[in-house]
This record gives sequence, structure tokens and C-alpha cells, in this order.
Amino acid sequence: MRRAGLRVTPLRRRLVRLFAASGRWYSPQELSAAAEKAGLRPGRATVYRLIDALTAAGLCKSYPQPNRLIRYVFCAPEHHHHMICLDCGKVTDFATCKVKAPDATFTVKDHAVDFFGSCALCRSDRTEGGRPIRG
Amino acid sequence: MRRAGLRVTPLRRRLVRLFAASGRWYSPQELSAAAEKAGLRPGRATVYRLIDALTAAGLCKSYPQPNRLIRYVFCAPEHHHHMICLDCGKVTDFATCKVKAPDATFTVKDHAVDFFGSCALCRSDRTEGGRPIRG
DNA sequence: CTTCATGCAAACCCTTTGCACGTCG
DNA sequence: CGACGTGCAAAGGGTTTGCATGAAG
Repeated sequence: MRRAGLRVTPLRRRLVRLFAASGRWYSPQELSAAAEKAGLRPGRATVYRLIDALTAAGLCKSYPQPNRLIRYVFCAPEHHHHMICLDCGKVTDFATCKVKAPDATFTVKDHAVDFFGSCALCRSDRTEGGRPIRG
Repeated sequence: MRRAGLRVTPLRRRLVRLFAASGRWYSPQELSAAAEKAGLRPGRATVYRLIDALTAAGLCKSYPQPNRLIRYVFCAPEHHHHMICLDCGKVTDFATCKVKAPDATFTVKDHAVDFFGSCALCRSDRTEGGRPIRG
């Protein structure tokens, strides 16, 4: 984080810790709400600016959602991919990827590989008739 | 399109044709602007509603961009992936994909594989000192 | 003839900006 | 101490909605 040129403040430390520890994706508002539940009261602008800073630093990846909402995943700058549970929002990393461009004339600068579905926990919930946890 | 339960109107036909024929990604505003250049004058709402309808029908895929902008690609409902030129926005499809979930406990409902870079044309432009075409 | 698409303009609300102040480095 | 983070509240602007109208099926 400091390595990325970001200044470390007490608030940022706590926000990022929260974001990272959650292992989930958040919209700016959801992250803000999660912060409040944790006793933090970041201003609106702070949350947006932090997300932007993290994104620019490669520490954050964005996913478009229905209704033009965007959710963000905090993640390591190393190349990797995600499995995201559509029920609870949990994000699991994986690094193995052997994809390659199917077209030699196209110069690849970046690529994305993501899986969406249900994590083991949410799947068992459903099997048992439980209600998946959202939000 | 009709197969997807969408009603076909003259305006929609022309908008979709434009969207599909362009082979590029568009933000709602960009699509609206492109429509105007083509002599169409869809209301703001119409463009958004069309994009939503297409997305719901699986005929449209969304990509998050910097500044919380979202761009959309019109595409066939069949399973496939995209190569997107970051210079001109051109989208090329490819169907070959042999990825599989790296974790057996995760139930995959969907997956995404995308390549971002420069298409052959933009690359040659740059090599020749030309200016890449954006927008 | 019922359902759905369209346009317009107002309402929404998420996001951004400006500014003053505090602090990380 | 200089550059950057923070909060607040106002400004901004893309997106959505309500409603009347007309066309698709």
C-alpha cells in the first residue's frame, strides 16, 4: 500500500483492513455502510477517493452489476483471478491461469478470468433449505 | 431478439443494428451519440431501457471503466468471449475457451474471459506514428 | 385489445468538487 | 514544511421515473 505511493493514515489502515478482511465485493455505499458498522464514519468523498486510489494502484478490481451498480474487490497486485459467490459476495482468489490470446494479431495488455456461482457454504445453505445471505 | 421476448420496433431495429454492426463497446451516452450521428434521436430513457432489456436477454455484456463509467458490448447469447481494443474500442469475439473451475467446491454458474489490448489496426497505426482513434 | 415501447421533463441520488484543516513522511 | 488525506456541504450530471400516447403482437 505504501509501496503503491499511498499515504497510510489511521482511517485508511482501518478501512483497507476491513475491505481486505471481508473477502467480499462492495459497492462504494456498501463499503461505507460496512465501515459504519465497524464504528468508522468516513465521509462520502473519502470512500470514493480511497477506492480510486486503490484501483489506480492495482489493489482493487471492479465488477459491473445490474442497475449500473459497480462492486469492488480488494485484492493483491499480483496477477490472479477471482471466484465470486453470487449469493454472499465472497471472493476467492486463484492464480492458476493458462489462458492465451486466441489471435496472434491482437496485442494483449491485460486479461480477465472470473468465475461466478455459489461457494460451498451458500450451496449447502440452499440444499438444506436455508436462506442465502446477501448484502 | 424477438426470441428473447423483446418487441421489435423500427427504432429498436435501427438502434440494435447500429450497436451490433459497430462491433464496439459503448457507454449509454456514447451509444446515444452514435445514434444521433446516424440520424436517430432516441430519448435518453429509451437508450437505457434498451440496454437493460438487451442485458437481461443476454444480448449485452457490461464492462466497468475508469471513472465509474460502464461500457456495453452487444453480443450473441451463445457462450463466447471478447478481445477488446483499448485504443479504438473494437470488439472481437472468440468461442474457444477451455477454462474450468479451479475449485470443485465452488459451483460455477458463469464465467468470464476477456482480453484487453490493441487490435492489429491500432497497433500498426502506432508503429507508423499515427494517432489511435478513440471514442 | 392487451401489452409494451417511446418521449419528455422532472425527480433521484450517487458521485464529484472546492475549500479549510490536519498530518504523514 | 510540502504534499497529500479528510470532512462537509454544495454542485454536478448521469440515470430513473411517471405519465400520456401509440404501435406491436
